[in-house]
Amino acid sequence: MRCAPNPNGPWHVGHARMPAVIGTYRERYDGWFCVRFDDTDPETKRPDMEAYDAILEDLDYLGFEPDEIYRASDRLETYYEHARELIEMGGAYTCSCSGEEFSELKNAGKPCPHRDKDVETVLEEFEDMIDGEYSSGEMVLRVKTDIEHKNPALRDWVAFRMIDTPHPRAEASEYRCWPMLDFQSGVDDHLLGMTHIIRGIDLQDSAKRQQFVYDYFDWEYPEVVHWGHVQLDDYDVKVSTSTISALIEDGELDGWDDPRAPTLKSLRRRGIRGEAIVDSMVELGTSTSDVDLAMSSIYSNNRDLIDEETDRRFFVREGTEVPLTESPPAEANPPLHPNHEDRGVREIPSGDAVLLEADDIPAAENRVWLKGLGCFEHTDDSLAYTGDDIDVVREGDVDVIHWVPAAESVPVRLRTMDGDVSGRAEPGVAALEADELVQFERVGFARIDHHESDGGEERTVAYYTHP
RNA sequence: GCUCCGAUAGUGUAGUCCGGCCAAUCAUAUUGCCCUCUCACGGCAAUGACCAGGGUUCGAAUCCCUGUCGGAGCACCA
Repeated sequence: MRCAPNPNGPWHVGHARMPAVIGTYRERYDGWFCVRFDDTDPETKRPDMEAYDAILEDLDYLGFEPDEIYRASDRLETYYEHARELIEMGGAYTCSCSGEEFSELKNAGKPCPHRDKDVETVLEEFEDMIDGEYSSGEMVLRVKTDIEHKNPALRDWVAFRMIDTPHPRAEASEYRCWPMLDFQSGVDDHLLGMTHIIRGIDLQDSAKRQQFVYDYFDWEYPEVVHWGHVQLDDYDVKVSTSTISALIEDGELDGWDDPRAPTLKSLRRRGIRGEAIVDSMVELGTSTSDVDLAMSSIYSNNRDLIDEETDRRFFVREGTEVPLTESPPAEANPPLHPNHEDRGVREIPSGDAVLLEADDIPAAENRVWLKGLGCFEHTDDSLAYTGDDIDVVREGDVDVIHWVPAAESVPVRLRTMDGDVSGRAEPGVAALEADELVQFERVGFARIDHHESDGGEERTVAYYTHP
């Protein structure tokens, strides 16, 4: 099987579907899969030189290593060879009709005057195409199919055309005569031994087009499955490389890993495992209709992977300072993980005042349990310690909330899909290493991205993963 | 205009080929309860779907027709 990306940018989430499915099938059926960059249009689908590696990185993030990597732009001579053979069999002809002219004839089911040229002339003109004797638009090589075929999409399609713009890869920059996807991909799929092809519904007619070439060569066409497009809920940004690219260009997004971008780099930075994405993609199946992938499905799969190993911490968003009175304990020691007491406890000093989230501040005279610290009653704009008897919580009339000390907490900027959130976290967070995952209790999971200096004070930047 | 394809709960999916075991599977979501010093994890329960109309048949989610809705191609893009 193959994954045949157009290297025009890093991958968005939808791109994960192909490697997820074929990578899973490879493991399940002891198969083989390659990545083949179908980079045969140096102009309108001009390859982005950085995208080749970016895509391979994304693939690695998902947890797959291709058995082989090809670039179509390295294989032009192979395509030329096959074109020559096809011409000799009378299966293709050079054509100098303009696009409009040919389109009219085609729609009327009429052949163009070039269709009956003799093989020698076609061969000569094709060599001239290869030698760059024509410029863009002057000459194409068409596959002779059935000019009266009831589906106009299949009639004498273009196999090679001239492109004046040099290919960005130095190795391919001298070529001017480029194959179209249906020819290139059709030939490669056979040559590289594909047994199964999965592709989008936009390529529904490809197999039918390529079948004509396969018939000329007497090849057997691989099994083919078409699937629809994937859209994601929870995102304002369309899942489209060009859309995302434009938003980055305009400064609407900070980059391919902006948490608001539906890209693999973004999910990775948020601390979502590639495996969770793969699991969700495989669950989507391969139906031909368009599907909506619920982000909650990815989140659920990710929680399965990270919950047990992720330590807990406190983080208070936009905290309100409340003084503590009546001598509460000086330090709280909640466990790093409730299901794994052996990992130890955190050391959180309480100090004279704590920060709480506005919604958590109890009404006057009401009690609240500061997790790890004890029970407090809201009196006179402060929280008065009333004891450490956990039974008040068990009885159900006191809520347990998270908190941080006003003095010894550390500033955190949490980057989320809905923008940045400022707050403060318990002291231990400053010592966490980049890339570590935490669960901010009652807030959600987050990935520590880096620590930065903000006017003399150290600040931690984290990316929100999911609830 | 021509040519393809599709339609099962909020989302995804099983079942459709070879009609009965489907008053429809599983996951996720939502809600409630239990567990819990988290609104995490875990356990239990509830909610919720065969696009519409005809036809064939003893019997249709499954076969046929029509319609509706949605998607795709008809590029010298991939």
